[in-house]
Amino acid sequence: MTGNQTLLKKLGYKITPTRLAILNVFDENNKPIDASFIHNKLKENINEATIYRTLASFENNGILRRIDLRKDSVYFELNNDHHHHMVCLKCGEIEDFRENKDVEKLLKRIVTESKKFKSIKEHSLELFGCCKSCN
Amino acid sequence: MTGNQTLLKKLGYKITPTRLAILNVFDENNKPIDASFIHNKLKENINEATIYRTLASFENNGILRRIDLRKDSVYFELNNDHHHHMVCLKCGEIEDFRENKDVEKLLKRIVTESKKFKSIKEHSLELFGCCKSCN
DNA sequence: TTTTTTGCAAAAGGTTTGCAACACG
DNA sequence: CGTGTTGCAAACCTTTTGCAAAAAA
Repeated sequence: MTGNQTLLKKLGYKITPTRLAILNVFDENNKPIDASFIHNKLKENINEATIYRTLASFENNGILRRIDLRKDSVYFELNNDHHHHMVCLKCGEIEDFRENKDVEKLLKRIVTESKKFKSIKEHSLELFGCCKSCN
Repeated sequence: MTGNQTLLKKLGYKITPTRLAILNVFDENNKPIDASFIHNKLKENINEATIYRTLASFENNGILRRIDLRKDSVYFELNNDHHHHMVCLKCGEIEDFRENKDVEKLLKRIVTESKKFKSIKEHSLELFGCCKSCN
């Protein structure tokens, strides 16, 4: 039983070729991925509606995390290595970075001091700018 | 000449009722706003295509900043008071917060240490969680 | 008068949904 | 075999675009 099969089983999913194929796309491409990227990789085999349904479900179960890249479609990454992204507004180049403890502390303090909120489940932190190859 | 008129003129815009009306919606509603919100407020008077065109243009000129709230439409706020948001994943409640100097420092360091990027123009930092009114 | 700006209508693009057929366990 | 999953096709919704009419400077 592969890691992904175990993962699916643990979460109560039935193990299907479709789900394994989608997880494979994430395993093999270490970057934010949207539905059409997956569809291109798996073309004849998987229906787009199924991809959208699977992505939404995986997000709800914490397998995937949503990444806001200010593009027209929604991107996801595996949720097993917490990091964020710099995005070039001109060419779309992406570089990962990890936040430090100061940010963690800030987030905790924000919740503690908040009048309206009691808990934070996740957060976005993406930087938009210009890469060294663009002007 | 009102403040918004001065603002438009300074940026080379022609001063039109449409643009002033849209800026007014932002002035009068201190929160992230999307195209349909503006359309509802100004219904008979302004065409939706014009709203989208105006929002995009104002974003490019730095009048508005884009806010990623993980909803189906794009939200904007006036770009004159830098802050971020907590969003309740259940009811959509929003609370503002301001980041501290540690975050600023982190962002500067990220760019300095980056192999691929030379500058950052803006960033997202939104927290998603649960407000005190929801379970 | 010249150049923007706007409205209209149509199209595009991403995403969702209902339903019937299928397949995992 | 029963329930969860998938494919298909259509619908939905937000956003974009081309073009002609209107308006700002």
